[in-house]
Amino acid sequence: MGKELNAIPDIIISRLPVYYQHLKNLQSSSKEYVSSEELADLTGFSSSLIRKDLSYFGTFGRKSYGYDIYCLFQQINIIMGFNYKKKLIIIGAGHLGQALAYNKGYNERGYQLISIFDKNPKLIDLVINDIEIQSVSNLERFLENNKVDVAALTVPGAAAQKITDRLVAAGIKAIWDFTEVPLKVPEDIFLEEQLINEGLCKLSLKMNQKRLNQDGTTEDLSCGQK
Amino acid sequence: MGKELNAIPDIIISRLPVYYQHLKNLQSSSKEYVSSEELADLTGFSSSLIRKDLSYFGTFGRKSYGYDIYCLFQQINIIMGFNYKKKLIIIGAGHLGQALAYNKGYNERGYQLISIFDKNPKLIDLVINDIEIQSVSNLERFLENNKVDVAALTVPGAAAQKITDRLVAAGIKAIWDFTEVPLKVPEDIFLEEQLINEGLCKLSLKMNQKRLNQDGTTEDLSCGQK
DNA sequence: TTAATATTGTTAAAAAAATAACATAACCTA
DNA sequence: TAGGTTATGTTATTTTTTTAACAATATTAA
Ligand SMILES: NC(=O)c1ccc[n+]([C@@H]2O[C@H](COP(=O)([O-])OP(=O)(O)OC[C@H]3O[C@@H](n4cnc5c(N)ncnc54)[C@H](O)[C@@H]3O)[C@@H](O)[C@H]2O)c1
Ligand SMILES: NC(=O)c1ccc[n+]([C@@H]2O[C@H](COP(=O)([O-])OP(=O)(O)OC[C@H]3O[C@@H](n4cnc5c(N)ncnc54)[C@H](O)[C@@H]3O)[C@@H](O)[C@H]2O)c1
Repeated sequence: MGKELNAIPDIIISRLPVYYQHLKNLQSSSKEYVSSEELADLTGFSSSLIRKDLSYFGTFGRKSYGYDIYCLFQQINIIMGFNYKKKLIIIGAGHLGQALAYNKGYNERGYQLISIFDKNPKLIDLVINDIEIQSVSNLERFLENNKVDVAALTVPGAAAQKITDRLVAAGIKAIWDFTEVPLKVPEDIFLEEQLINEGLCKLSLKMNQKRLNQDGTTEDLSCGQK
Repeated sequence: MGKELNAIPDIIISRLPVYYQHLKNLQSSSKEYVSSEELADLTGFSSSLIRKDLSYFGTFGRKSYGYDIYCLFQQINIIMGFNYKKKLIIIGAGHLGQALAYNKGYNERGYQLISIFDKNPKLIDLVINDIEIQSVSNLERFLENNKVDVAALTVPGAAAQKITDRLVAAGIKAIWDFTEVPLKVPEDIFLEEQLINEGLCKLSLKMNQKRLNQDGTTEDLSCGQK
């Protein structure tokens, strides 16, 4: 696809949801302004880094006050495109798919969940959080009649690539993938792998590191080959 | 807490789950070896970076063949501590908590889910995927009698800090947090925020960037202040 | 057995990211 | 209005990360 000229560095993108979350929380405090130093305490990033990140997008702060919380929150919303309305569907109404149907995070980010699809006849026509589950055989027809921006994929791994191919053929441009299989998509499709178990991996690694440091031992990392 | 001497750089840690996932998938292929070039195709990281990452831990490759898939997978398992057994509980048996009870990713990473807690009387004693939901009032007693390594937090945001304080007081050292509120924990507690909606944020931002690039317009990023 | 090929592990160079430093400006107090 | 304080935005510096290059070595084919 090739990076766009004014592409925001990935490393900054990865911090934006963190700023978003804390600014959202600060809304409900009585404070009106927040300094880069306070944001540093909250986020764990250095105040210098925070000022640098924000200055990438513009000049939002006020000398000797800090940043207007409401105002900065609005800016971050605009930068992330949350002010644009986007339609979402979920494919796979199993345990995770159903949980996502109750996710409260859509509206504030500009998303609207408009349908859920499954292939299990027992689930079809079931209503989950006001959304009716429909047969995945309707998928193509539905996509023809409805402008859908993002499809969340919560089918079993074995079905993931086939569904993906159908979604792409039907014109979907962005996929939010929860299956733990690597998907192949054309270059112009946005694919976000949502690795739910990533936190568990990191916790295991950190606990392991701590154990190794306490024991003072080193793992035997050899595998029989010279 | 302070970094340990032989702390693995965060940037490498963040790529380990990706290597893990692809090597796991490669297990079920007929191939025995994989080259850094092939891994680059799969992961999107450069082959040079992959060789560098792996060489941080040891010498696993075989010249002119590449890496023994099974063997490298085992190494990554050891590095991530998946060979150590860990016990997991879930607090909050709502939509997300119940979905996590069906997560198939625990065993392969060395985790065993041993209990689920909720405060809703209607849920207590319900059996989800062979695990009985118990009252959160039993939490302290349970933790006294069972060595629990990680607690997954899937209660509403408003309850999150209180439950966290109870968990910490009861001796839990690692928390896998799904609530979208910033938690305060002592420095020696490992806290992993699992931002489920992160993918949605990134997709929104990317679609927004694409739109801006196509329009050629720039957002008005000002907020009334000079 | 020799030459051609493949692919690692490592070193050197380049690029990106983070930190530190500070000039500047706004605010506050007296 | 002067002097002290606060906190930004930006520049300079340092550190980290990535890429590129390649020597070393195992494998394969001739
Ligand atoms: N449950 C979790 O906590 C969890 C965690 C991490 C990853 N995941 C991944 O998310 C996916 C779903 O997990 P789950 O626990 O909800 O599984 P699940 O089995 O409960 O749900 C899968 C659903 O997909 C439906 N389905 C199957 N094939 C389909 C098709 N071709 N078209 C439409 N629907 C189809 C099934 O009928 C079922 O309802 C899996 O890939 C899993 O690896 C789940
Ligand atoms: N559902 C999603 O897709 C999703 C996505 C992102 C984040 N989250 C977050 O995960 C959390 C749970 O979401 P959910 O959709 O499962 O909500 P939910 O309301 O379905 O479940 C919450 C559960 O926690 C229980 N609970 C409340 N207070 C408790 C306490 N003090 N002790 C023990 N249990 C308690 C409730 O009885 C309920 O069963 C929320 O913080 C939410 O923001 C959910």
